[in-house]
Amino acid sequence: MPKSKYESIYKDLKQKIEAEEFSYQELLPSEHTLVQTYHCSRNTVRRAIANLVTDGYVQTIQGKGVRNIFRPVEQTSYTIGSIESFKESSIRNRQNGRTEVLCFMEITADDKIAGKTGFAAGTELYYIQRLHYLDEKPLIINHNYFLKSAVCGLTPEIASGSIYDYLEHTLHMTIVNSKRVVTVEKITQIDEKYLHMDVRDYNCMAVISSQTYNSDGVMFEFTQSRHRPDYFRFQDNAVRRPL
Amino acid sequence: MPKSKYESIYKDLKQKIEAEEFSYQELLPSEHTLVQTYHCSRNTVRRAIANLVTDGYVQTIQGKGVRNIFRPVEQTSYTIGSIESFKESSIRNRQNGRTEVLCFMEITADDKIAGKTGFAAGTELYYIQRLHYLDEKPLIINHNYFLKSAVCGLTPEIASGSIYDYLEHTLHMTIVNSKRVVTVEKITQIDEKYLHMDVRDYNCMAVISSQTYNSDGVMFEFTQSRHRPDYFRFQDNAVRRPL
DNA sequence: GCCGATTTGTCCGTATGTATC
DNA sequence: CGATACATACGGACAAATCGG
Repeated sequence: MPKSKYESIYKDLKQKIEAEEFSYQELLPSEHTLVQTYHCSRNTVRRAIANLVTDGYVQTIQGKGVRNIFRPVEQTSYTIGSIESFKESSIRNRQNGRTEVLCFMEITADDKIAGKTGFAAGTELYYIQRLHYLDEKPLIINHNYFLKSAVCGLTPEIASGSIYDYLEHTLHMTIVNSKRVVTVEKITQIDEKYLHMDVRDYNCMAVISSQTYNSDGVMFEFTQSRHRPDYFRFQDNAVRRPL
Repeated sequence: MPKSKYESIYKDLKQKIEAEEFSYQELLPSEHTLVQTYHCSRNTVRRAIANLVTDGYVQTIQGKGVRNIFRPVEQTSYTIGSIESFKESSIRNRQNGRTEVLCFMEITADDKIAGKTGFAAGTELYYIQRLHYLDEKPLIINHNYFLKSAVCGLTPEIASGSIYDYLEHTLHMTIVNSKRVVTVEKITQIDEKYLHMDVRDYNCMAVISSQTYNSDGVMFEFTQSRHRPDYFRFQDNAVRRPL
């Protein structure tokens, strides 16, 4: 399955940068050179570079070149970056993940749930509570709300593995984007119980609330992800746009 | 000062979406139509649309069109999004901002500071502690480290206003991107004192650590921003890329 | 199921502007 | 000043997905 040309150039450059073939602050080969290297048009290499810019890997400087600003991160705690399933991030964080389903039910959104999740009242949903372990330590509690009409056939068995795997590979759904909000909230009794936490130690949780859309443009998921604060790390690269 | 053509199209569409001229889930005019509306090439409108996609305002669907997925947010707490100064975000959040400089000094980075900030050891820096008030309530403590060679002429007077204003309009520096990490950390005595917090209430802080680069590709700032958890909200839109 | 019209996605070549050195 | 490098913009070609007849 050959992806698009700019994607493969993007990946190739990304991999070279991660392998530190360019030192920090070094200039990459010029666009003109890359055009010859990859046998493509200038637009195509520019597109690949644009993706590296949004990743925070490089910076383009007009008149000078493209500068490498990538720095390898020390993975002390569980790092969250782009959209990925718990399974994917555990692998990326080089740790053993395991998931326990605490609750699996079908519900209809009432006004309260509608206000919280963004689904319309009356919508049929799956509500799932899951506990995620990393190296046998319970770190995250997820409260998932899935649109039943978009995610039909979900079972507790699937939920104990990777739901995204099922969505992408069995239902052939394409996940496109996710609007996320990070907040800090008081710890609940459920958090305390399942994550073995002591309020005298931490009395807060890091919470990621997200609304996720598929390629049909429908929001099919709302999730509240509650993380142990001592293992939480959320990464981001912001690009300044002109006023 | 007319910016580029795609920028003005982007802004125009963005403003129309925010003004809810398109309802949620409605399709925008086709690229072909927009080309005629704005008298430009297809690439140019596509570029404007691409920016709206990264903002999470719209979703493009091949064969169908561009769907509006923007939803106005309820501004209950202080929301952080793209790169902006405290002054800018206070205005956006429609509140009165005020800044108090707690500490202003020139230092040389030792190994400990170098490890924390990412500046090389031996680098000359400004270290500034600032307290940010919103509507006369102290909400944020900032620990700024600025590269002295890039940010010369900084004074406590400037720091009590907007440092970014000074950098952009007086030094004519262009801020490009910012690598940020959100974590949750234990409250310190400084936090407790200046933010009038009670550990029996919240014993944690929301912390944003950021490394910011200018258009020369040099990292000129490291900042640790400590927020009262009950007024903290960090927004993000993530776009899923093919594996 | 097929076909054609519409719409977005990818890619190319070229021209011109602007910043750096 | 000229050479190099990135930024913007245009126009065209073809592919891929969607939808209606």
